[in-house]
Amino acid sequence: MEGKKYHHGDLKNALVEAGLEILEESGLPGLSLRAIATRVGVSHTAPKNHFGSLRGLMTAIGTEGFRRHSAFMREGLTEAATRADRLDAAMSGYVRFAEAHPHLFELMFSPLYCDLRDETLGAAARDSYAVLSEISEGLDWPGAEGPDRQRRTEMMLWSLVHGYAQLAKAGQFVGGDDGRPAHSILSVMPRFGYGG
Amino acid sequence: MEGKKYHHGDLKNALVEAGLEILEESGLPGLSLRAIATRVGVSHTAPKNHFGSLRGLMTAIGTEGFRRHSAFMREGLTEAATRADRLDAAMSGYVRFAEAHPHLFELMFSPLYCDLRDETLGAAARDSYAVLSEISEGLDWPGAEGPDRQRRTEMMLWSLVHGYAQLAKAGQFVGGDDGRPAHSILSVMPRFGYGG
DNA sequence: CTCACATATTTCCAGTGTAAATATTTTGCT
DNA sequence: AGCAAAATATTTACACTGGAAATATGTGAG
Repeated sequence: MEGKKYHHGDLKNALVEAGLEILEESGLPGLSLRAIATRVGVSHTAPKNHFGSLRGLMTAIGTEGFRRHSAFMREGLTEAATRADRLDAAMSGYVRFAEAHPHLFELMFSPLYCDLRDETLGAAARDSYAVLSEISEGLDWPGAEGPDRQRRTEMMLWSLVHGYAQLAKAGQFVGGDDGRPAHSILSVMPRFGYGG
Repeated sequence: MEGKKYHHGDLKNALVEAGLEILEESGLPGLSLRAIATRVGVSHTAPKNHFGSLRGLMTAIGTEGFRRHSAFMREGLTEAATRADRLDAAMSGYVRFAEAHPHLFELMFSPLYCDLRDETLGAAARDSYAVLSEISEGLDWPGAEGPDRQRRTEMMLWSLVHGYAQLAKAGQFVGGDDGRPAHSILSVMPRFGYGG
């Protein structure tokens, strides 16, 4: 089914890859149907057969984004000794991804570009969320007690790290003369412990 | 200088207001130079004299957005008795604004639409940040000790509330069958105290 | 009254996404 | 094998976008 003997062969994947490249080079404004198609060498209406619309193609790009995002989060996870180290590694990975691929990060979380209810994208996003969920287990923080503790812990960590990534990307945390934030996510994240 | 006796009279303000209306009705994709101009009753190139480009007009819209944003944050502030109540009020206001005006909120924080280095916008944004800054003073949280404590406390609270608002807006926190989040910002915000 | 200037319009252009009709290739069936 | 059907890609056309340039109109100072 995923053959390689059509006109182009593997247009579907080629379009996603071309889109990712353009995103790195020119950002979201450069990510046009015509630019993507031209890069692959097909007409600008060719993507319609595979993705329906630009939004569909962007959703596929976002899906690949979530896969890489989850890879970033898991990166330092294996060599982390303690649970606290694992937490730090996952959170750092989250931010590192946003800093390394700001435009892709923007695309992934914006309903303007991505269909967040898409099943394939949802699966990739849940895989990313799974890391955050595992990290959240048993975390102690003032206010944690109460209904839906696990879910609220996930929401707390996710909000914190996502907000940091978003604001850092928007340049709201710039410190010195270089464009980088004055403080890392780790120095802004409360040091909670794991109990029970 | 801000007279009312030209062709239109007060085009500059009229354009911003029309833009805000369109934003509420049709969201960011509907916010085109031509749509705004048509609503006011002028040609689509008229805004150029006042704002230079669509980006300039959007920056002005974002500036007005920050003014309203800061008003939301200050809303419940006067009737708050304790410092903890003031913190809750400000954070709730932040999120209420994002929920009430999601498209404007998106525009305000995205470099794609707003020139965040604009001086007027910067002033309005700083006024909003001032509330957060005041709320942050003396807040105790594990990890607060160290260099730049005040700034890091602001970053911590801002990241948390901004991330919550962003993710809630993207529908990542939906709980039941209605589209609303399952938990409020207050039930997700660690209960720190004020010491020293 | 006239000149200078600010303001707004008209016209034009290079882009954009998408729909419809057409062309081409691959696949399935007999 | 051959032929029909389906998948894939192109061509063409259209309504829309923001912006540049030239033109028109109104305002205010001398």
